Amino acid sequence: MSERPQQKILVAVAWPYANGPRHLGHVAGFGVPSDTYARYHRLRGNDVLMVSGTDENGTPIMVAADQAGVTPRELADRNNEIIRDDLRRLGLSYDLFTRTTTRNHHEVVRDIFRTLYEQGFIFEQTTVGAVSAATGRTLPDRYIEGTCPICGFPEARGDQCDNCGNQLDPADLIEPRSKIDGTPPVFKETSHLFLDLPAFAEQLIAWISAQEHWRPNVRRFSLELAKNLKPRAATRDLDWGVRVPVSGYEEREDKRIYVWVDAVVGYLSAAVEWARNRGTPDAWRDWWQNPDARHAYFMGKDNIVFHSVIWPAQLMGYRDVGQIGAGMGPLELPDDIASSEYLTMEGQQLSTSRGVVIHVGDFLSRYDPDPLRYFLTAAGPETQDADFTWAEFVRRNNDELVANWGNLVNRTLTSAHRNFGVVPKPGELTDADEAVLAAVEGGFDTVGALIEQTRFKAALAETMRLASLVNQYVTAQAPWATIKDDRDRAGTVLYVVLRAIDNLKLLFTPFLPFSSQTLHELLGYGDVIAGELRYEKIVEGDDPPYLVLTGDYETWVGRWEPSALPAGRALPKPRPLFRKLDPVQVVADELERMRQAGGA
RNA sequence: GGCGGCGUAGCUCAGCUGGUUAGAGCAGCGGAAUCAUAAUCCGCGUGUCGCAGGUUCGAGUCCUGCCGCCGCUACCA
Repeated sequence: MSERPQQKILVAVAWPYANGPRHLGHVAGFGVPSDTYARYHRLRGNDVLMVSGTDENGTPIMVAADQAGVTPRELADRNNEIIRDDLRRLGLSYDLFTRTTTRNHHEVVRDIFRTLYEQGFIFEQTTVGAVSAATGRTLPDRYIEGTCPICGFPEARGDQCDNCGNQLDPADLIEPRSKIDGTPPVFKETSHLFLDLPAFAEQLIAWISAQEHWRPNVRRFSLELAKNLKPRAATRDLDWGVRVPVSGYEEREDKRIYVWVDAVVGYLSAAVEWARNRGTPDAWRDWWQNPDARHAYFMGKDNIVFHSVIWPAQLMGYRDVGQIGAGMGPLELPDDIASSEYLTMEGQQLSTSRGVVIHVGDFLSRYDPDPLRYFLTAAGPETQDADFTWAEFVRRNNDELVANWGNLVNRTLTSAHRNFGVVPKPGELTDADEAVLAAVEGGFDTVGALIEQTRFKAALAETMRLASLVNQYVTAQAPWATIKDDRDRAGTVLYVVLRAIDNLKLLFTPFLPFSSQTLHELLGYGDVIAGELRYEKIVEGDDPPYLVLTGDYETWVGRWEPSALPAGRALPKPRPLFRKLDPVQVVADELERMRQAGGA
């Protein structure tokens, strides 16, 4: 492994929308991959800043709040807590997981918006909008249904017909009605501020074209989008969200910044908040105004447009002109856009309303986080849609995680503990001993390179292959047989295997942090390589305090380099890293659970 | 409609810029071993690489058409 200078890495993770709890598809898409990436880079010695939070503005939050009979703020509070706790239990090691209702976020969004306006990238335009006759509230296009004027489909949405796929204008629908209360909407003139995306087209096309390391589908798709840009409304008629910092809009209760503008700004505002929370208010600039920093974004495929086109356009337009930019260098554009595909469930599209869904919290109330992380990495939607089935989850857990890696650890630790009680002192190493150690240590280069390329599935498979190699070595050396007449040789073999396991523990840490920490302790270490995450209470002026998710990563001691396990150290009593699951029982129980929830 | 993807062993999938007898894991069959959560190890695969053409000395890998499935189309990740 070659020495490399420390690098600033921004791990920007998609912001889960706070209109309800998140399900396995969400954490498969942005959560597990981003955390694997962040944990690897921390082990590697790089300076990682991993940020995200709940996205709490926008109409869907208001609609959900109305349905629940609470205020948007109450709904956001409730879901922020649920989502935050799910992510904590999954071990997603954010430096800061915050929310978009903070004063800081609003200020940063307003700075970006105001600057884009002053630079001439935002202009006013009058449009026709739908208003609910019943509530007087503005109805977004997709909350209006009616008969499609093109194909006659009776349940076309205002923005698009699901039957013929044509883009529609809600005013063209035959017999339009509100999806929320069924009443016919009234169409009224309203003025909005638009982001002039075409102004960035040339710059975007040149920039995207140069990103040859992007996954081909992301690059092709983004280029296509950049070639067909239209101005996009950046304000909405509603009273929940960030106030518009433009005179004529500022003082109005019914105008707010459109949620798509504010959500992506979260990557920046969260970095600013993180720096302020730790008492170094300018520290965020080391990532955001540093051309040598690397910015990696993680999201589901439906979010590509916001990360490869819209957010870069905002950054290009802002440069460093506004208040927080302070003339200290342009804000950095994304380097990597790691978008995942979709997870399906027992062969069906995930659907909360139809009960085809597993919420993260429910899953973690019955199963451990590492087996889920293992499954989502080994069999998740990294480059194509993937299906989650309970049978396959149990099989991967039992036949791969437990049988290969878990068993290697268990057979080694029990044998070493029973026969020696300590890490045995090795004699001279044979060629086979040296070879197996060299093979495993080679993983620091091969697995590391794959993770850096965001090829997590291949990286995990390579790590499992190395574990399998060690199993072969153990069987070939048969220390349980040699110990009968050559205790020293058996001790040497066990020492070699313990070292190999100590190496594998590190290779597995980005993927399986919980069991890696357990193994760390079972190998006699007293410190932490992957510890607990924690909450921190943030107080901002007179605003209500709120909790953010963070962790003390600087106290973690793991390093992405070969083990130096000391011989003679006492070994504690071993215990298994993973649980076997009963394939018949688990599958039957879980499918029954889905059936009761309304899933087919 | 536009853009894109997928269709490779029973199952889940690798196969980058075309090149030795097309691979892995799981399942199955046979054997070894018995330290280990009956976990491990060894051996065993005659697959029309969806179909039909084409380019090429040579195609799973490029081009065209067709069949089947799916996604995105500007935020339900």
